[in-house]
Amino acid sequence: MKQPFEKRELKKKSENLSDWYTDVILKSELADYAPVKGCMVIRPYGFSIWEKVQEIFNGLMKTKGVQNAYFPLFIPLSLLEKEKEHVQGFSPELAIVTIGGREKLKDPLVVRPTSETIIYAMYAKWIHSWRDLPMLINQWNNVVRWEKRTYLFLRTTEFLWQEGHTAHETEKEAMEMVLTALDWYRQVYEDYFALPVVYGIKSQSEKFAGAKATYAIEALMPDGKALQAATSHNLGQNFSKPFDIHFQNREGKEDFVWQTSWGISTRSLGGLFMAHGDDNGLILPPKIAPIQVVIMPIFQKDRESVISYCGQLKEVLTNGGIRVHIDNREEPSVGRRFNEWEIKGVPLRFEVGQRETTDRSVTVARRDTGQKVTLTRDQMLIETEKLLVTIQGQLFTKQKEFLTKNTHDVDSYEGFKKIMETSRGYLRALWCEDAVCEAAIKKETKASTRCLLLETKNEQGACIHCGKAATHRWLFAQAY
RNA sequence: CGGGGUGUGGCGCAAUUGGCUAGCGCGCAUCGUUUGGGACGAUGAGGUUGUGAGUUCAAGUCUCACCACCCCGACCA
Repeated sequence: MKQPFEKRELKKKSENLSDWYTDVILKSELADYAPVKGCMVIRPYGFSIWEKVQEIFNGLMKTKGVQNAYFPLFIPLSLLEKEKEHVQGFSPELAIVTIGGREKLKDPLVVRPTSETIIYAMYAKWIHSWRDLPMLINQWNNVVRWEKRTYLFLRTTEFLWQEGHTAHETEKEAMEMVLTALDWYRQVYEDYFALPVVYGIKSQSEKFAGAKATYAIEALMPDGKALQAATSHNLGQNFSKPFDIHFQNREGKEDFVWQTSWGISTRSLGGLFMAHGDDNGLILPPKIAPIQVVIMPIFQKDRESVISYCGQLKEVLTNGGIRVHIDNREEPSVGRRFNEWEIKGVPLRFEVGQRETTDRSVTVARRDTGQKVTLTRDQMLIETEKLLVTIQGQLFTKQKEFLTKNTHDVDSYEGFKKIMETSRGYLRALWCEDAVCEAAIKKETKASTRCLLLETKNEQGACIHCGKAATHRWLFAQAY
């Protein structure tokens, strides 16, 4: 379909992804820069999407009995230092409070970069018996990581997330939890965000500081860079030992609990916004869109009948479970209002003027394709439901095709470098699993290991970089 | 944190070799006429030029520091 106008006020996604990304987030009123370095304000439109994520994820967690709770923002530095690898990993990006109420603190307080330590200090107090297990707790909160270079949603100094923390009797049970959480994240991305993901295990150098193993899901962005979309960690007994979280097992013996932690942050929204969308603005998948249908009265002589007809349409849709907004502003004029809602990515626009009011019909325009159809009032609800499902499906399919097209098996380092210099994307290559080699590849090509896909089979061959023996094909990409 | 760039009403821009009351378009407000893809008229509000010092009779314009943003790098699961 023709796009009759170019968005005058919006930079083009087709020309410069990062300019477009920043521009569209500000202009669609998802977020704004805050008067604090590296921080942003999530505005109501953006926050309503985050609330959707919370609703979805709370539903998923409930299936396994995970409960929400809240732990303090401050963590005594001494507590954080109990797990050596953990504090080392996080120390470069900590914000630390050294003064409180004008007095210098004896034990400085860390503004949490993640809450393992403070939560596990409590677990040690609460867990005594196998009957106390599993302990399945989640919190929705903010964390602070002092990043040098920030980017709206994708990397901000303070961000919102959920962090799930579980303790189990056995490693097997913990491992099941790790994979369950990972699959929940996959569902959020694939079923709601319409973003296909890959998932697997992180290399030693990329894993969470203090974890035994980290699993992650990764999404591919339009510029061929990969976004670490969510992570799930098998903590083993790495924390339960220093934090002394022990219990009497079913045989009456003392043991330390097996733990997991997992999180998805507001970064995920950045991926959502960046992946979909075009030169005209955002395109929100219907299942995550705060507004699925915007009804746009077009005023002529008989305003009252148009407005009242729009109200009737809204009622039918709302009763059908569809999220609707009526834009009955008189200003600005129609074209401008159309454009506003396009930038905001609302999946469907209902145009209702004198014609529709008289005919008892509605003209429906799709945000993703620009196509318009006319529906009668009687078929409206069912057809709208169908359209929303179709749009959701087509957005996913489009992303899936992009993912497939940009995933390459490579067997020569020359070929590897060439792809990284052009289209980027995912590269599946044999790697010796030596961290030195991994670092060299990153330095030379910007590609780092993203993960070892869970379904990857053994394969004998030579490392793409050093030629030493390799047994698995790892997934490489430039990371966001 | 290093290299480069930018900074003038909300946005985009202008302002001669340092010189007079810092202009213009869009947007915004009020009223009226309008409304099927970015309406029109009238009236009006809004800046002391990112911040702070300095040089000068005189600074948007020159100097220094700082800040913010953008690009590149380092860093960052």
